[in-house]
Amino acid sequence: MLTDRQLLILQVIIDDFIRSGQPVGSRTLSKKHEISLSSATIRNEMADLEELGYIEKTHVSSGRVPSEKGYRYYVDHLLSPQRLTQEDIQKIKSIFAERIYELEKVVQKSAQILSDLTNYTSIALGPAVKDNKLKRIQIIPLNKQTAVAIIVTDTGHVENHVITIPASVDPSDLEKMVNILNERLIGVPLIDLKDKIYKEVADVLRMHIHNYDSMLKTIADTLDIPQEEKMFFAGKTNMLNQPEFSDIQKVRPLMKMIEQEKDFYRLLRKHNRKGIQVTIGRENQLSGMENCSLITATYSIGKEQLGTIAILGPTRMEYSRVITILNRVASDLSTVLTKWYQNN
Amino acid sequence: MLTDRQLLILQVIIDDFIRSGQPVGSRTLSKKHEISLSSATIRNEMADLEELGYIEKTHVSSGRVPSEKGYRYYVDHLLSPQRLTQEDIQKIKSIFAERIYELEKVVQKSAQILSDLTNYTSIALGPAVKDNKLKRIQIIPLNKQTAVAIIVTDTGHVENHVITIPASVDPSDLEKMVNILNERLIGVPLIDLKDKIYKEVADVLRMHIHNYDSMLKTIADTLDIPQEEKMFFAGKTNMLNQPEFSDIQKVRPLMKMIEQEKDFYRLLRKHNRKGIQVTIGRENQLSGMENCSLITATYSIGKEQLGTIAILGPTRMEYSRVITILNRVASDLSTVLTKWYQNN
DNA sequence: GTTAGCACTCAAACACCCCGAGTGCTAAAT
DNA sequence: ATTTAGCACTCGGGGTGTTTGAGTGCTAAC
Repeated sequence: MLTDRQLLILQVIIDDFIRSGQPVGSRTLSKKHEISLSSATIRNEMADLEELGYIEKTHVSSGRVPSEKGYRYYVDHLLSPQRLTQEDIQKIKSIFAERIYELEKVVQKSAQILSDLTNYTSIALGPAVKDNKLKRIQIIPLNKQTAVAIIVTDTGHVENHVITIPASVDPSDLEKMVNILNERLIGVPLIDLKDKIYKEVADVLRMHIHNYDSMLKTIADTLDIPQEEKMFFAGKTNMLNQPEFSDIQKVRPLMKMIEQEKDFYRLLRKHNRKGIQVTIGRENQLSGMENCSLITATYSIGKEQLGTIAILGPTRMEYSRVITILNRVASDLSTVLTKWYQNN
Repeated sequence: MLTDRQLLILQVIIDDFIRSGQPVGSRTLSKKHEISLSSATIRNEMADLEELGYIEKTHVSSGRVPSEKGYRYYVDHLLSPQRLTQEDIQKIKSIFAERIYELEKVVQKSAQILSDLTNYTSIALGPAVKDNKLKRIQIIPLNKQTAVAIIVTDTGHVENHVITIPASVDPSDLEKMVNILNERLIGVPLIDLKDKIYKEVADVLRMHIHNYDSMLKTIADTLDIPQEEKMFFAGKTNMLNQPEFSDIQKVRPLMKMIEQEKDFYRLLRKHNRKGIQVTIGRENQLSGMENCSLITATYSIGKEQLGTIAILGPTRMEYSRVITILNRVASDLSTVLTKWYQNN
């Protein structure tokens, strides 16, 4: 177990390192007013902390730098609470300022504001479309062979798809079919649509529609909505401003990952616990992210958890501030979205 | 005027520099089999080329490097024609392989393939939605206060918008209004919609609909489609692989620009001449792009020019290859799109 | 238990030198 | 009149050596 003095020293080392990015030496620490010990004493304590694995040296005679274990302890036990400035709060409020009622746009705006506030990269995982419920199917012919199929969900989300219509299908049948689909499928979660069509609607269609089978697959494909939640990034290049990434060799794999996005999708899916979740460096188990930390929070409508907002930064990230901000944004987001969308 | 020999030397210098990225010296040149002159003679010629502004030295005793004027001359007069490999052609064909009938997706895929083929950043400017013609307006109520307004165009493009419905508006009136709008507005280019509503449809609405004025603005706003064409990027981080950008200081402003996208929108709008257009370094008049060149081509449906595809690379770009590829993609794109969309 | 003092280490900055690739110029060769 | 060989010169880059300063660990005294 760490003594109070060791905790104090550990905390001050990490705070200082997060601020300066430079290894922290014993003399620097002894001059801080929170600490009234000689540098020699501090050196002894630091040697112990190093032996316990909380801090490291970059070379034999350098100051100390937090290890991943050190950051982990810091995040779990040593965070000094932060207060947001009036300005910060104002910015967060601005997410909801223009009355954008489109859920995805609000989420996207949140990502934007988060990266503005923190100068890190921010990622927001939108609500899963597959859980939305069908509000309306519409098929609008463009010409003889093609039409646009449109699906509207109860949250106002719209999916659309250009389809080709077999020549054998009669336009009036098409209309009839759309009516049947709407009658039978409204209120069904999108993810269940395909199933339901084959199991319940196919029979009805067969009774009323000529050539129904040539259409069935087209329709079913149309309703095969992308399973993945939309992801919004903001401040993708902010990592380039971090001094630890001033070497282009080190950023390249990371930027590649950020550009491709898919790794982060998996990562965020794993971060689905309610509340703040922090993973540090190699805890992320991704080779480009050894020197990065990811902090996530979830937002919800009522009790139903909708999505995740996240900040990606260097392990030397301002954990306190970021956590405070994420908490605030997530809770405001949940409150507002609940108000807007709760009683459909 | 340049002599043939000077042209040869200029061409070989630029070809070599594009390949190697290293300043080219007289001895290197004299060893090339295209050139059978002593290094001393070449030095004299190079001194002249430098005086004329086509090449530069990086320092007093360095080899020569093409100047912007040199690249300009090279692009305008010295390009050696390239042949695409079977593999390249295959990749280009793959743009149209899955029968995606959505125009925007094809354009996006083109950008993807272009950056794959060249290892540079690629940008595609989609067709302007504002010129599409209205096919159908649909308003689908979500609950008492909100509804989704959907606009479908003749190209199968779908725009949607969540709107709030004033409490004073009757649902049946809403339906009636949508019918009127569809009757009057189908076939109208999106950009003229707003005008037309106020000038021609407003009167009709007043006659048939209660509280029509409280809806009019909502509707008009809905139809106020984003004027800007969609832009698709691919290979945003490819610039990081170019040796001339190995210094992070130099990439940062460029990456910022690429992330924000809007500067490129303006740039591409300017590049709207039919055929290949090349701007080199400071010709782009953007401070992050001193060391970049932009090559663009346009694609069309029939005679109607639709959009632009572009490659962004270092000034030391493989102009020949990129131009050949862009030409090919633009022409294939035009051919296929014309086939698919010509006779609606 | 704490501190002062000392010997020691290492990275970073700097000076220095040398090498090689390049130049321009001049005089001789073609 | 060109072309070329030869030579003196320049400069960047890489290597080496030195100094400086910020750090450490250890020991002995407080």
